Amino acid sequence: MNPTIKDVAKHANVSIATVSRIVNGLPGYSEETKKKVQQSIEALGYQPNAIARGLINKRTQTIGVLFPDVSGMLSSEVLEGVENAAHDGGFSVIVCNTTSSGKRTVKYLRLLQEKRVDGIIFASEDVKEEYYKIFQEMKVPVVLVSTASSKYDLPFVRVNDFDGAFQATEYLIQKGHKVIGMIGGSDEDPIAGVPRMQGFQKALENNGLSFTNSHIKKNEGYRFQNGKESLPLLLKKLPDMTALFAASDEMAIGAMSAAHELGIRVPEELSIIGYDNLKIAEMCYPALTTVSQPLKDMGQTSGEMLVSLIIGEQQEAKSRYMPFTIVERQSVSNFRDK
Amino acid sequence: MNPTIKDVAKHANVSIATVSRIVNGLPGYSEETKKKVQQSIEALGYQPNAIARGLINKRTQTIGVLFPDVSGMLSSEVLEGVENAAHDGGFSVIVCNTTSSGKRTVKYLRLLQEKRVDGIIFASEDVKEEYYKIFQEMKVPVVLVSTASSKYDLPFVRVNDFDGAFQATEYLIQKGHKVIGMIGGSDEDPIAGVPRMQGFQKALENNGLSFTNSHIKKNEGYRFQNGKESLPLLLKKLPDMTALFAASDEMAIGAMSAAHELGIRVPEELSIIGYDNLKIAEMCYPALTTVSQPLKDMGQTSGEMLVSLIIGEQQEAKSRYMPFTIVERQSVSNFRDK
DNA sequence: GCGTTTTACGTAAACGTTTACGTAATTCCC
DNA sequence: GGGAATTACGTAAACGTTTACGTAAAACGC
Repeated sequence: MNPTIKDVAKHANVSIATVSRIVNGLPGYSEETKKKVQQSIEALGYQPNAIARGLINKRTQTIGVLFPDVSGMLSSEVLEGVENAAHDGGFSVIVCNTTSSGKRTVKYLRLLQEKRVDGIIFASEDVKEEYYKIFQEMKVPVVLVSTASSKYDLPFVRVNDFDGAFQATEYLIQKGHKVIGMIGGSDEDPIAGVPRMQGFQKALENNGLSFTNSHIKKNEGYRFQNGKESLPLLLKKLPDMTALFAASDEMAIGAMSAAHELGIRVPEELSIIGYDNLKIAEMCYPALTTVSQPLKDMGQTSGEMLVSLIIGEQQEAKSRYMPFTIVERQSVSNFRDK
Repeated sequence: MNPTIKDVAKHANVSIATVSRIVNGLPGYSEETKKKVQQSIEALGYQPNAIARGLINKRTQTIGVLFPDVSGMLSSEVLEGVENAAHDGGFSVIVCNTTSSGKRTVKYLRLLQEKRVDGIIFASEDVKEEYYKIFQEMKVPVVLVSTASSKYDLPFVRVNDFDGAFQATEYLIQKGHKVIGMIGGSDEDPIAGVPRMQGFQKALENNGLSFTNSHIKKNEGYRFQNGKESLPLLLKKLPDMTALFAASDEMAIGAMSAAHELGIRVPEELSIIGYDNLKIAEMCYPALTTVSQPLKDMGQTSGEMLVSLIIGEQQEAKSRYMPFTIVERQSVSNFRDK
């Protein structure tokens, strides 16, 4: 259907080897034949077949990216970075939406294996043994983004969640707050759950502030609804709370929404700091002060890391902790005794 | 490296043809050899090579999706739907972030052509002649989502923007509003720009309300900042405006933010209706009343349409207008004379 | 001007499948 | 029980490339 290298060769009266060499910029032909062949390519509209290339080169110039939730705002930004880096490195990216399901994840990994992708980016989830085994079978580089693995030695790109939570809490303390609550994740979540709660606790303790179980409302998810439902519950246990650290922006905004409904003014009566710095953080009112994860950058960096592992620039990738910053907007105020 | 069909054949003492038949569920072997071969497959951990398959079948089981902005909230939701449909149909999806650049778009199309994708989904942008030529060269089905083309005959999946805008405006009118402004897109945008402004105008005229150029503030983009900057300008020209239709949720929320800063209460003093029903629409405060586009559904539908075109279930796809609804939240109130 | 190196190609194998075709053995029909 | 139809395979070509190897001609060195 499409013209092949053979058609070009015939049209230009040379061998397919010569055409191949010219197409790939290898040496071994005169300037004259090069022109002739290029004209034939132009005339026939020849496009090399990446499939055939892949078969012989054992390189598909394609990577796979697995997200628990492609349409999540966190994933989308990371994806943009990954795609950008991949494209710059000459790779295409296949997206996989695992919906946090182990079965689906395995199915996708098998698919990526059959498709012979050259590498994998695994985002925002814990690496189960099952997954790791497939990684090993596949013998392609893998880099984790926005997650890490304690059990397995896989390079990651992420921010230090403990530090982020610690700093966020310190920030509230510096603003004069004494009674600070947290809307957190789950004890079962080693990525965004535990470390953020530990960072929070540590900051309180370091500053001689009280910390009890009542200071944290845990949640299974990190969504708007989780935050919205958590605020009233947290306020019940911690009525004189003046500041709140939420383990995600969505939860922070959910809490903000609940506060509005309860007639609690933000930040005058309740200061709120989030975590992530999603696009919505600057769109809500009051604009959300939050711990900024450089999501697009993280995607970009993990993408670059992966391609450099694939093309063999480096043998072992060095994991990277990305810098976070606290971006100050309007949801946190100084605490003043009334 | 990985075991091939040959290894399996040798291990099971049969020919590669037999292995192939068994793997693909074709007839032509005894129950006995089937078991034997399956054991060999298991023992060696054989995975068929999709690249080699693609070469001979001329099918890669892969589609390409082009977005102007992958990380946009609109794109992400559409992408989720597309990915879901594709996966159900046995296809993988390669994402491409065109950043609305013609050059990049062409580069991506060429890449998808070389990679021999089986079909293309083209989202949210106008189809330029250049693109259409490549579509034709590629000889693969294309479906448009969240866009359409007047010049070229390509199947699309979208909502009727004129109607959506018309209904949104009617809704405000039913609420008793007489002076209604709009924050719109650009006259150069035939997709989301012109029809939404026309729908707005038509609704006003149908109801005997005044419409002038001052009723619409046009914008190059549809982002938060566009909305935020537009509100003051619009208010200057239309000081007694009591309701506002924004051509996107982001702009609506931008306007809401500006209103907060100007001390204008929403919805008591200014009602706002958006367009899209992004996830943020229910997260802002007050929650945004908006025209809901079934984004995920649109993605899903376009994905299904594309696979059915690829596998030849249908020859010609019928374009589909998806139903929109107005989801009522808290940003619109009844107008009461003061 | 003769041997040696270099240049400019062409030939053919290889990548891992699918599948048309061939063939021997089995089953079937009467 | 003998010919026809069926079953259960195997052989080899094909898909569109890349690339190792071979070779004739040209260029070079002295």
